[in-house]
Amino acid sequence: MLLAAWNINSLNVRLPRLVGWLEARRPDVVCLQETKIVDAKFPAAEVADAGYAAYFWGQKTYNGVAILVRAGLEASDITPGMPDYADDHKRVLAATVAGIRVICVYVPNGQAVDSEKYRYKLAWCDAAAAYLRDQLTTYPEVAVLGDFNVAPEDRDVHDPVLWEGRIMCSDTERAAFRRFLSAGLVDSFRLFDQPPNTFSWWDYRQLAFPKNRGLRIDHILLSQSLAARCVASGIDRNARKGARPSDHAPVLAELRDG
DNA sequence: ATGGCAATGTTTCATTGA
Repeated sequence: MLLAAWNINSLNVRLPRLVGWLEARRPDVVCLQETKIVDAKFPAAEVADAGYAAYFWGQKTYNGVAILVRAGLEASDITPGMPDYADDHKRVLAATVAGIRVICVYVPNGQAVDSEKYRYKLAWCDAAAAYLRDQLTTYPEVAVLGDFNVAPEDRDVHDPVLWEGRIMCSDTERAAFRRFLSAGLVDSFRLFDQPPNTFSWWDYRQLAFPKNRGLRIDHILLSQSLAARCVASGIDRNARKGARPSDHAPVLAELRDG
């Protein structure tokens, strides 16, 4: 089973790129963030033509999440949002697929350390940690996929000195990320040796992508049960190339049959 | 030290992202 997460930064703009990628890679489950599209306008027919059922929870302009499930797989128990956290932003969507509780997350950006949006990010992460702990007690197999807006360690940052203490790299955000792990999750990317300087996001400006000045902020976290089944993980840098890319590349994790 | 790019709707700028 191939799992993927991709911050698509406008599904409307990126639909042709997404469809081409789905047809090339044939992942089983794809979690999308920043779809920026209301449910009534979600391109479900185009996604179905590519061979995927779509479950989505969107809004205009900002945020919006979706889970795509390859035809032939069943999805059930679709759950938008976090039950105990009221949020105007559509950032969480869960579904059960092939016995796996798949949770698509779009963690707030936080804008700048100590800003109002930063405080919202930290409060949101507290709620998410509680939600994930609850999901891990309810479901034996949990995968949390998405844009976490946190680079967990200095090796996930192209220039750790430049980024030290800044948004996505601050100690407080990294501690919040570690609380997701201590809830009972494993960063699938680090289950294997990886090439140095592997990132999932690059700024659109200043030739950041060709210079590989990026951060690894998109992650696939697996419960212990699923980590034991994980045989490969990585980031599809090629999907960031070409005209009108998302600023994020898809992250992937492959599980053997359980 | 700052902005630099891209998407969106409030559209020919302001806001947000990361």
